[in-house]
Amino acid sequence: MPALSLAPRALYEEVAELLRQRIFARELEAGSWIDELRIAEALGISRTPLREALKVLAAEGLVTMKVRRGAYVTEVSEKDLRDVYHLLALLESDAARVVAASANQAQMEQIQALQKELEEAVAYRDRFFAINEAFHMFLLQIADNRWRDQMVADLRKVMKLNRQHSLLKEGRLEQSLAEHKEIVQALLSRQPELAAQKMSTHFMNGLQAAQ
Amino acid sequence: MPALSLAPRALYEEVAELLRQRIFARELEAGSWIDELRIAEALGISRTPLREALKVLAAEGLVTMKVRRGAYVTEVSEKDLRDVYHLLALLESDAARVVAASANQAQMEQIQALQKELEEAVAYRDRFFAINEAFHMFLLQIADNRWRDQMVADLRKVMKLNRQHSLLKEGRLEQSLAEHKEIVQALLSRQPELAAQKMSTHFMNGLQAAQ
DNA sequence: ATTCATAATTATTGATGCAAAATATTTTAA
DNA sequence: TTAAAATATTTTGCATCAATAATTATGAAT
Repeated sequence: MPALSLAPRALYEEVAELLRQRIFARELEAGSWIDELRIAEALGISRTPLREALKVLAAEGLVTMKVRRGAYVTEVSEKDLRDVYHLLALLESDAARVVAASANQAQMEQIQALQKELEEAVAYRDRFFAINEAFHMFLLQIADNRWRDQMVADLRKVMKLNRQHSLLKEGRLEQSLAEHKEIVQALLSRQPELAAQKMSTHFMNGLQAAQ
Repeated sequence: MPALSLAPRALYEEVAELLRQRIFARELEAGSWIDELRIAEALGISRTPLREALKVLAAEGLVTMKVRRGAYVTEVSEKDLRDVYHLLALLESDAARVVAASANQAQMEQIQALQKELEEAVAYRDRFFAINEAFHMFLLQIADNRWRDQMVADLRKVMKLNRQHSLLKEGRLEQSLAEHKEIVQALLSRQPELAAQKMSTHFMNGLQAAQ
């Protein structure tokens, strides 16, 4: 009995994604032990793909493996959160620098379009979330460095582990939008250093709101 | 029959380390398919820990998993190499910035001691390799960001995938030593931006020598 | 009553087996 | 002779089974 839809992805990937969701949703609490047997039974799968999924999540930093003691949901301390934001600021501001210097006209127009969409979504939190993510991902895509993409993706997952996500704070959405506007301006006017600086500030403010 | 020494580490970690060595040693060629059955048999282990090890290596970027087609040794293109060096420059120069600003006196003296060791090891390539690595790792340790440590470690593994390691080039060892001297000077005189810039240059020159 | 040792239970880790999917090979038809 | 289809082989991916290690509980001794 296939408890999960048989997608083109392998089962362990499917399971990894499901566990991510559960971790982000706090159904699996930070620091808590992950009961392989119980979860495998609940999902109607064997422990083999589950274990492979846990190895993937461990590499992403979402869970921590302890020898002969199984997997635990990673606890993110205040310092961890600062460190992660610091790195995101570093990597994404560098990406912004590259984009300001090298994006073509069509890409610049796409950036502008995304910015407009973001402005219109400011009243709908979930939609704002999605477009915000799309904006950052699009910049990374233009900057074209698959190793950075992977690192940023992993760091963003850890960032999401934090209970109070910055965009949930009162007024942060509007502030974030204003910062995006400045970033986009710097990008469109092709000022690499300014774009990098604005992006860095964007993350530092996000950190402030998150803790 | 345990074909491998039973270390405190789990078998899959042991296997992952062994595969890393084989990949770095070109015994497993870039782009080639990794034969699970053959390797498991050769090591005298089952496929289960081997498959878990491959998942770990995939997360590190050393191997690439293709659905229903198994694991392949990652091919590192010229662009990949540039991208990886770019990120290492970014991350380690940031670490240098932090160190210049925040290292204590004892740590500064340790840096100086490592620099002296490096100078004395310039005639012995392998020893130079080791101390060079120790120097960079020590800076990261002082900068104290475990997420960056993980990322740098992974990137360095990918860097090692490249056939012509920069330090193997004629004269690069001496040039590297000179650059280290400048980095250390900037660190000891507590000039964060200069230290970051010198570190960045160090990696850019390393890239030049590597390709 | 408390502590140490031993036994029992529980959970992780590794091995084996089986089914599905993909690739390679062979055969047949045009 | 070549191309397409069918078959056979190889290999991945998942499940089940066995063994090892660790923790907890129980009992005895001081």
